[in-house]
Amino acid sequence: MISLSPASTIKTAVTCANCNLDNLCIPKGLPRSEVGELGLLVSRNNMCQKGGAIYHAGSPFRGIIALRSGSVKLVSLDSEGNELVVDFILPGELLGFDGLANDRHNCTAIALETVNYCHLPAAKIEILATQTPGLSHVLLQRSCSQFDAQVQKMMLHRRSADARVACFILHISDRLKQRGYAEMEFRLSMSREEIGNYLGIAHETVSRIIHLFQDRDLIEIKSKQLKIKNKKELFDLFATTTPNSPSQGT
Amino acid sequence: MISLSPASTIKTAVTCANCNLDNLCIPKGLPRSEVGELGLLVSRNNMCQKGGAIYHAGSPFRGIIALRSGSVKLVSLDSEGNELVVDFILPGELLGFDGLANDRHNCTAIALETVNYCHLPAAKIEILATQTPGLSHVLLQRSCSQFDAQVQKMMLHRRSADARVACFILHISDRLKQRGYAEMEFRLSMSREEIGNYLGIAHETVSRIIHLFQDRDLIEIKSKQLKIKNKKELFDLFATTTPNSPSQGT
DNA sequence: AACAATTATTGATCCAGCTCAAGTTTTTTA
DNA sequence: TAAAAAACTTGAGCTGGATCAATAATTGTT
Repeated sequence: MISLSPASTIKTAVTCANCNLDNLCIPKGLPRSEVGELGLLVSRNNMCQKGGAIYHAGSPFRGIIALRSGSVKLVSLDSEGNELVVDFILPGELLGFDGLANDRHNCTAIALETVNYCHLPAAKIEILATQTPGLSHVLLQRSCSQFDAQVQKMMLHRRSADARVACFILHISDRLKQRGYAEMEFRLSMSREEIGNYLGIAHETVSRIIHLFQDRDLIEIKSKQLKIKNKKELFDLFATTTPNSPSQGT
Repeated sequence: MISLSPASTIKTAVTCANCNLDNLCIPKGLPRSEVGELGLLVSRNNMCQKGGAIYHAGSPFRGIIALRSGSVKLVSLDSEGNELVVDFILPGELLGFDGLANDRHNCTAIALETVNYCHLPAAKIEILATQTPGLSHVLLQRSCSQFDAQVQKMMLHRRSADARVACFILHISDRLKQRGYAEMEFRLSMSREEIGNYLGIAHETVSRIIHLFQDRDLIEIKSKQLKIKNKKELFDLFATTTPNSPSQGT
């Protein structure tokens, strides 16, 4: 528990308007004028320990979450209690949309390491929508982006295990880059098991492929620390036509 | 081309307020008072022939579509031009959300038979959102439902081919029922190829499983005409624990 | 620092479903 | 209504990746 620096009493407290994630988080695409208003309603500096849940599947929708630091896995449970890793959320990204459809979460959000997050309460969203019409649109866009991401994931499921792992590495790299982190060297905060679950392959296969990539000098892996050594070839591998014959449709 | 009954000149023209799909389409969950307003902005009675595209991937987002009759497949194309069937849309359901994230469609919507649809123009959505705050929320809910549906689809990808086909049949049945159609006997408007593509299995496998189900007296199939004879057993098949060992997580 | 628990690696075997192939039926077009 | 095209069925063999198994490396705990 961090009990230092009570942000609320400091004059230059972080708000949406001056947050370093302001053009990635909710405000991205939101008119400057509306960011201030948003800032007043967001609850900041919430914490969750590694392994803890930010929200549980089945619990009522409490609002949209913006990750400030740390990463999260979004999991769904089937009838037998098997976990499906739906997505990984990185700092600066939003989560919670799985609760909007029927005011109850379909997924559980679990911290992969200690996370710090902001929280836009559900009750305020609709109220806010009237005053700041841009917000509705931004939220709608974000929620649709989630859909798009899932479509991309489906596309990936037609490719070989190699291609999936290559794509996964490149995708994480890309997202980190966008958020100002190193794109060629980073820590995978999720386990092989979680990666495999997410990609739809066995964790043994993930391990094998990661080491195959290392043998081919495409990456360097030491436990969870990853270094990309040949981005182009990784990309080629991902783009290579491994699946069934290319059927040209009209 | 149907040139009879110019609806606009008939006094009792169909609007959202008196449409027979009113509690399935956009108005579902929308306050009665706002339905009237919506009705004024929707373009009705648009047609698209079998095989035609309602919109193309890459084209600018023009609005949300509500299917009145006929069904549609939503496809995405990978870099090599291979088709991925993302979803099937049935009468009374909405489509177009794949265009909201960045004002350009990510998917192509193709009519599986002649379709009739309503169209809520993009330009009007944001304007309308200010006047009828409920609309934003409804749209947000719908778009998130799409996300949920994709998560369900991902779950399905961990199951055996049999379970996927069983689930597919039950899912279509359920959606048709909700819309007032017969739930135990209906026409599959999509080809085996499209079903297989959607489910991530070869079309030969779809065919084999459908006939296996018929041999077991679970269904009766004649070309595209399907009759469910044993819903319970189909459901059990879908719910049966085929995948990897049940790991109980904390 | 030593122990325990979790997570990762690596090998060997096996099978669900893919691919290829060759008819058959249904649908479309002329 | 017949011919052509498209969609569907059914068989046979092959393989990518799952599963099982046994060790090794991390990570967390006392």
